Amino acid sequence: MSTPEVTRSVLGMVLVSDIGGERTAGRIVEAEAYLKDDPASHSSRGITKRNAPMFGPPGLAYVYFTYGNHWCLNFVTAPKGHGEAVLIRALEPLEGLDAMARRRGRAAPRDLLSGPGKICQAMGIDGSLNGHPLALPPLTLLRDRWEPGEIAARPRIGISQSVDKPWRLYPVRSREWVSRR
DNA sequence: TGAGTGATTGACT
DNA sequence: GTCAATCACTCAT
Repeated sequence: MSTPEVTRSVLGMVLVSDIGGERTAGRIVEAEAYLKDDPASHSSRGITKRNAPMFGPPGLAYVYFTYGNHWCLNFVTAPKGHGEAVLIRALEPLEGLDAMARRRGRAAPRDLLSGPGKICQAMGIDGSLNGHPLALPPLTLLRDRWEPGEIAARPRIGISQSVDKPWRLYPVRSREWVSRR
């Protein structure tokens, strides 16, 4: 499965975090693909200490620190050595709303998980989970019967290279939970 | 060794 | 709409 296909397939999956004794969960409703030979991808200029998990194997979390303030969560998608991943941009909150609101310092459900930095803050995700296998606690991925329906493909957000590629995907029915509405 | 940029967010005008 | 927060990395001295 190609990375854009994986991006589509993670929409609707449930991300569960059990960090600091607090269980939080949300449904993935927005994701972006980052490929090898993609100038917008951290992997395009080779392996570094920060991006090493991005080069596989698939199923790992790639968690990086950006703008001096924020953590961002990715899922590694491609075989070892390729350097491809899916950036998780927004979730619909399902469980642990109170814990997420406390970590975020604001209560509005639509402001808990509607952005990559917000997800990590609300769910307690930081660099200690870089390279973590998503099959294991405290950060796991579940599939349930939810159907995404029609999926919108748009240019990715916050980049200056390859801005024409429509690799930001979200279910049309989940638009209220998506970042930068 | 140092300036510039960045897969962001929130406060402010 | 503007801008600061302030870290990892790239690229140019």
